[in-house]
Amino acid sequence: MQFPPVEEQLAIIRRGVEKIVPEEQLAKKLQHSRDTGTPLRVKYGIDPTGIDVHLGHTVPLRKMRQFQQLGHQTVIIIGNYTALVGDPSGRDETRARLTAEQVEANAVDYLNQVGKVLDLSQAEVIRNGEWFSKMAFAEILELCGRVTVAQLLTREDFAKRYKAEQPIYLHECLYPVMQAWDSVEIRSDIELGGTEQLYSFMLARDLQRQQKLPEQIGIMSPILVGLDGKKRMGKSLGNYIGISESPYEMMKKFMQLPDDCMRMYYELLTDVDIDEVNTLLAGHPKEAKVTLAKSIIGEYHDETSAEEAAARWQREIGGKEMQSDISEGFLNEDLLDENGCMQAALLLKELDLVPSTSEAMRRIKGNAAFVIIGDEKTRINDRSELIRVVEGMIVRAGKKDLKRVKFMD
RNA sequence: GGGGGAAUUCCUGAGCGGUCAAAGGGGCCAGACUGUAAAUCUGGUGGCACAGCCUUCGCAGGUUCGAAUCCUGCUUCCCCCA
Repeated sequence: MQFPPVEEQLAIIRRGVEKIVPEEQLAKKLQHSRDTGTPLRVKYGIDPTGIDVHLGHTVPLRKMRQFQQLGHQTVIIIGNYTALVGDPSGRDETRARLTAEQVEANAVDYLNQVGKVLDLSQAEVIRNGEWFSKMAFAEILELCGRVTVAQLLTREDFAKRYKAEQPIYLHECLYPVMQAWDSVEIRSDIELGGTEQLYSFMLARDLQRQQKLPEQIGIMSPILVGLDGKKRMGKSLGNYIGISESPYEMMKKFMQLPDDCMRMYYELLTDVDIDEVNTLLAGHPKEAKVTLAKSIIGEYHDETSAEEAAARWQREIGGKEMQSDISEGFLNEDLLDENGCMQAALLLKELDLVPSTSEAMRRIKGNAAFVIIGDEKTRINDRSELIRVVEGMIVRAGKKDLKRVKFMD
């Protein structure tokens, strides 16, 4: 196996990485690997808790792919056993317990999604139940005997909780130990993850050393912020772009991204050359955003659909044209009075444009509600206004909330 | 095991027995402006058959003409001591 020169590899590896510990050993590892023609074993672990893979997850996954492209061996750990514990990182609720079947189904589902980023045929996929399920209590104790509470408390989230007098459960303490042990089992050279993984990564080094194995190097990516531009991208926060979403959906979301986040997105989610990124960011922010969106959409779909999505966005949202994908709102014709009319507030609610009539009234009061027939746009001024309802007319309850009326059969 | 404290509408956090659908802040929503960015300004933020009515203040009872506010029991959580 012939690897590229170390410097060349480093340049690729360092991109969009926040921290490498210990930094100086990385070059040595790469050099050794190159000299001996041995690929490095690069580990990335996840818990199969039912994940809808979004761009935040792709940050380490893309890094994995880069390692693959450099000729190294990627190892994906499916934490089917760790899933039973639940990662304490920033969690304020205990995860619901999953059955073994659910975990397995999740794992399969997850791998399908990961396949869009990584070449799975070139990766090892290992479930950590393989070793943990066989571990005897005595061995577990032995393992725990190597970690001190003081060490655990160096972990930032535990430290914070401890200081804030928040509870830290014993089983949560085991989580990093298990994760670290995975590294021993698979003899990892490098582990990828977010910055919040620092403690586990270091613990893995301790354990590896104690097992007389080479110590892994932790490569940590920054946390990708979500569409709100502040918090980390996550499903529960509703600020994410899923990699399975349609090109147009992605496009719409990308354009909502705050300008400040573009550099980060470029760096972490694309391969666009940094110099070029600088040029783009120096230009009109909107153009830079469109380019960014196209680049990423192209990765998960294809360039043509990315172009189409961008063009459509420009036409329908950036421009003045009416949106073409207004979804249908089904209406029960029986609700109309003898003149085919209906109270405005009720109409909005029945079309599912708003969750309640109260909300409908708020929108109307806030000048957000319109009825559109053909090119004619009429504002609804009062909640009790009687609207003559015709099939095919468009009802609007806000910029993003439009429905085309369709009667139910 | 003992002692102390807390549970309020999405979060935080006020809340004299009546004038409390419940202050303030955050978040969020809508409108103006715009590049569906940011900033700013305005309005809103339980539900409904909406000038009125109904359901909310951990749970269950009780005292009162009247309770988020008082009493009893329960549940949960936190802290301290051992």
